[in-house]
Amino acid sequence: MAIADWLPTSVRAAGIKRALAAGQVLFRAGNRTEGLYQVLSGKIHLARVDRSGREVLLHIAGPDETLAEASLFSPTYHCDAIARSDAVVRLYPQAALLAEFARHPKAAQAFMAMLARQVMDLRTRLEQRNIHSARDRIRHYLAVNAGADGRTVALPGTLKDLALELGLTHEALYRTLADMAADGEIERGRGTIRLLARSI
Amino acid sequence: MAIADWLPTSVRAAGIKRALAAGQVLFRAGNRTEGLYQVLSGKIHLARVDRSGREVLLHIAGPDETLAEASLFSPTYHCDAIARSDAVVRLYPQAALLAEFARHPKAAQAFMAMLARQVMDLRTRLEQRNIHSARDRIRHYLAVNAGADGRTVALPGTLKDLALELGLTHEALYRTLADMAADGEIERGRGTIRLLARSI
DNA sequence: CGGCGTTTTGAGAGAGCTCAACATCGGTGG
DNA sequence: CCACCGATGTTGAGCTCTCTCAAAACGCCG
Repeated sequence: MAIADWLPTSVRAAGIKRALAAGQVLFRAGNRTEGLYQVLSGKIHLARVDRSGREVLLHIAGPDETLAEASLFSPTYHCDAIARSDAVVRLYPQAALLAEFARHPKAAQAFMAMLARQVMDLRTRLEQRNIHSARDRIRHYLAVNAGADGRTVALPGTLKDLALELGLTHEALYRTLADMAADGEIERGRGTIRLLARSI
Repeated sequence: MAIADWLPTSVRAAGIKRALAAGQVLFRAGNRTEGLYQVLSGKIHLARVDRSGREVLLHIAGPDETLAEASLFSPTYHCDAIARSDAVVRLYPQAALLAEFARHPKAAQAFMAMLARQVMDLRTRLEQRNIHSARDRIRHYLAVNAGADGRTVALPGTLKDLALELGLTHEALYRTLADMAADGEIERGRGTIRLLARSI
């Protein structure tokens, strides 16, 4: 899913790095599209401003994510992008990408594959949010993200980050994890969780 | 986002219709990929079976949705697809699609654009689920889905369907909508909701 | 008219959120 | 080497909000 996986080096070299201060605007809805951005560090808020002037948050893009994919195929951006912390992004010009796709179907396919995978992942995460119980939601996450052995899950970041991804408060996550460990359902190592017994 | 928007008629004609009875398996993880499916009617569950034999739901695909997009670029399916009601699907063979993409960059771009739009929509819906208050979640939905005038929202289906999409029980949705109408924040017509005042 | 699904309202309980305090760990500088 | 500091991790208690279960009104269609 990393950008290096599908972007040919020729295009990657054409990327333009840009540093943003917290609060700085990357683009506004209606601006002419320049291309695809990749977030290198920091957080970029994608938002729309509604009639009453309130900001409606659409997405928060973090390191390694791309943003404005859809804008690649549109003449203007459809939302605002604002740095919510100091951030660094890289711009891949629209023309270079589209030309690359037209010339090399393999590149196009790789891009499609990445988008398709993102769609799957997002749908899975959305499905997860339909689970109300904290415990079951964690179970779902562990089952979906289990490694090759089907029992060990590597945690990508801190538990706080995980709580955010799961849509739980970090307190609820800590508590439930502790309960599950006490019940012998999981075993916690540093950076990993191992599923032990089947429950129910 | 409908399939007709990006699929050339030549390929669309090559689609193979298939009827499924409730409970019938469309494909299993590990099967060789045949192509991209479009759901015409009914509901298809995409799920994975975890180590302890429990089914982990990844997504429920309804009418007009496509499924197994990522499998287009993979030799085997990575999850099970099972009809959870009587259903009809249409299969677009992998080879035909990929050949079309290689031959006509425009078709490939249209497909990418559709995927990119789906990614955006899904990210927006995921962001919405981070809002805990029912009222604020509804506000977010209304703001995001407001029509051209920025104040009128057309409801796609029943309120029950909307409740499902919002991740609320239908009771909670009804109640909150009634409260918002009583407070003069919205006005309800049949099939539409109109935003009235700005609130706090 | 009768049946089915949607819409609506009621009451109660439970689960996670909020606020709060504290422990722990890793890095930083005196 | 140790004190300090910030962020992460952990536990406690209370409360609000939504979910759950229940029942009834409404609208649509045969």
